[in-house]
Amino acid sequence: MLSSVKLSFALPKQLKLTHAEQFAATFRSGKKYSCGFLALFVKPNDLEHPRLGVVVSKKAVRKAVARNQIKRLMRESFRLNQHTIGGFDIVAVAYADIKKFNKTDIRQTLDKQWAKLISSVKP
RNA sequence: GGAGUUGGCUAGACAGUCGCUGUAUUUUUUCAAAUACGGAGGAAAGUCCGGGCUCCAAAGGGUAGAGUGCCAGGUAACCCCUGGGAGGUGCAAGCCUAUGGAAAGUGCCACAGAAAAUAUACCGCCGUAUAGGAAACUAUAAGGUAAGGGUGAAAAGGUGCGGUAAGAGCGCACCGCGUAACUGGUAACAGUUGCGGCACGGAAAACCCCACUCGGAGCAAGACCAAAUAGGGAUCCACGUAAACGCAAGUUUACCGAUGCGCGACCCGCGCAGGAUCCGGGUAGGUUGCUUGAGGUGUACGGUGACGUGCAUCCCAGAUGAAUGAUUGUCCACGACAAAACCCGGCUUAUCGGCCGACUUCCUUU
Repeated sequence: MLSSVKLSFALPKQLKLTHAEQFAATFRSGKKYSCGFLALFVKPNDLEHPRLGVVVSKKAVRKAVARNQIKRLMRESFRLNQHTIGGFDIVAVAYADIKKFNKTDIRQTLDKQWAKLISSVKP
């Protein structure tokens, strides 16, 4: 079908959760996967692509600069792995411990999480 | 050159790849896509002041409350800035100061100390009287003192000389203080001369007095569009009756809610309150407010300066689950503090460094 089209790694708005209800729905009925400094809430959607929401609370990470940094890391990792995931709504929540890790650690952990996620939800 | 003071500027650079966001242009029925050009800070921070803007309120004045507090100027405005004064501090350049009034009134001044403001003077000092004693002196009494001691953050002007029984602004000189005149200055204030013998301790960051300023709330302000659900209003339909027209089917008009529907053959009774359209309010959501502005840059002129005026030129973030990132390579001084959320002017706080200017002082040289 679309195999001839070159895969795009863009991250348009359709691949993001943009409304409070979507977040609430994912939290309510999603499955939770925790690992160290972050938690993923995963819920199947009816679309052919995944959607991501990122939560880094002001309580967990006080400085705005650090907060933005973490969100960008998450989005970047999601962007590069979007084609392997499938139709799921995902909310990633960062904990306060995330401050103890550096950029490359976080990046590697995230990449591993996507792989784990795929293997666990696909029977 | 060393040490220091002070005012500015800057905040890794370049290239490739993959992304985000705004605007413009082109393509496309649309969704979108392509190209080009923009895309965090000096503090964007704290939210401590001042203003714009928006809505609400409002004749004016007063009270209450809050704020400011040497003088002059700057500014849209200010708890800001500039210049000046006064006090403190440093060898100096400089730096610091909630810097009006204590003679309008009320109150306060812990501890210590006799005493903290009306000096009733603790230890003392001094002569006198009486008693004792040969005397030195001792005790007592009524007095004179505030020099000395001690306490305290602070003790009722300070130092010196005279004076005295001992002392004391008691007298004198200088200093301080108060006061009057004159001079300089827009003024704060300063200086000079005369007078007063001292009368006026601190604290206004106790209340207070005086002068000046202040309406309230904020972009989650405000404006527009507006689904679903519930509810409000209007009209019509449905149901009933009457009249008119018509052979009839039916149509039109008027009236009623005492109605209609379900259970039921009907009454009573019980339960329920239909459908459509429109209107207004309004939630989720969306659009707007939203970036051309007390704007930036350059230059000329005025001003000691803050700043002002003229001319030329530029458009320089606008997101909204929230954009400026990731990665690779090269180089170096190896990169701090930290990210817009309506917009400006300040203040305060954080900050690895780098660059430039001015000044002070010490050393060396001449």
